Amino acid sequence: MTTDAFLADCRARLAFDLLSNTWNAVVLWALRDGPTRPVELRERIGGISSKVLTETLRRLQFNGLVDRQAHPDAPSRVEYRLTALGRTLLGPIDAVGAWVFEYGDEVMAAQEAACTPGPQSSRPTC
Amino acid sequence: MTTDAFLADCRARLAFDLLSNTWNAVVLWALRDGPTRPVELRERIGGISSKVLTETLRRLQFNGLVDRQAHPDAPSRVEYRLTALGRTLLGPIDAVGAWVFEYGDEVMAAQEAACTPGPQSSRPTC
DNA sequence: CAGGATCCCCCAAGATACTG
DNA sequence: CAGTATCTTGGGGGATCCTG
Repeated sequence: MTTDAFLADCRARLAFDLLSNTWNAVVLWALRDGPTRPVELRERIGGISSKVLTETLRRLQFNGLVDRQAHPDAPSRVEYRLTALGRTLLGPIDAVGAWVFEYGDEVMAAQEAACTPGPQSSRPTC
Repeated sequence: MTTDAFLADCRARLAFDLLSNTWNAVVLWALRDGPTRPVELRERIGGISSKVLTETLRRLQFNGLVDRQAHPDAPSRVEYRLTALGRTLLGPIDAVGAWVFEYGDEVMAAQEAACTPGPQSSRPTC
C-alpha cells in the first residue's frame, strides 16, 4: 500500500532521513515513557556521549518530534519529551524493533555465512 | 511492546543499522515487485549512481536480504531480488512509509517554523 | 547537571573514468 | 549493461576539556 514512489519522491525519503541517524530512533524510543532528563537518557541508552545526545535532541527538536522543557526553579534541571507528532513515530519504530526480534538472528546468521570472504556489513562486529 | 531495550542491546540496533543507510530501505522498496535489473533499479530510484547502487546491493546481499542472479545465457543480464528474509522487512518499511504520508507535512512545517534561527536538519533543503 | 567548544577520524556517497 | 577503480568531501560521531 502507501505509494510506489519512495523513488525520486523527495518527500517520501523524509522519514528515512529521520531514521537514518544512528541515534535518532534510539533516543525517540528512550523517550517513550515520558519526560526524561539527559542524564537519565544517557544511562538508559548507554554508549552515547553527552555531546552527541544533545545534538540528537536538537535535531529531533528541529523536526518537531521532541520538546525541551527547562525546569523553572531548579537550574540544571531539564527535561525532554516527545511531542504529539513524535509519539506517532513510535508505531513505525516499534514495527522495526519487532522485526529485529523476530528476524535478527537470521540476519546475523547470513552475515556469518558470508563472513569468510566478507565485504562490509553495516555492523561487522557486535 | 516488543522490548524496552533498544538501549545498550546491541542486537536491537541491528535493524536500525540496516535502515541507517541512505539507500538500503529505498533499494529494498524498489525491489518489492520482483526481480529487477540494475538499470531498471536506477531508473526507478533516481539519483543513485551505479557505484552506490552496487555497494548497496552488496551490503543487502551480505545481510541476507537480497539475492543476486546472473542470467545464464545473456552476459550482461543480472537481476536482483528480495530473499524471503528481505521480504519480511517490507512490512516495517511500509510502516515508516505510511507514517511519512500521514505526518510528513507536519515535520516539514516544524522545520520551517524553526528555520529562521535554525540549526541543522537531517535534510535542510528538499 | 546541562551543554557548548575543539580536534580528529572515518566512511558513506558523489563524480569521473575505465574494463568486460 | 554490469561492475570496478580512484579521488574527494561532508558531516556524523567519538573523546576531551571547560563553563554556567
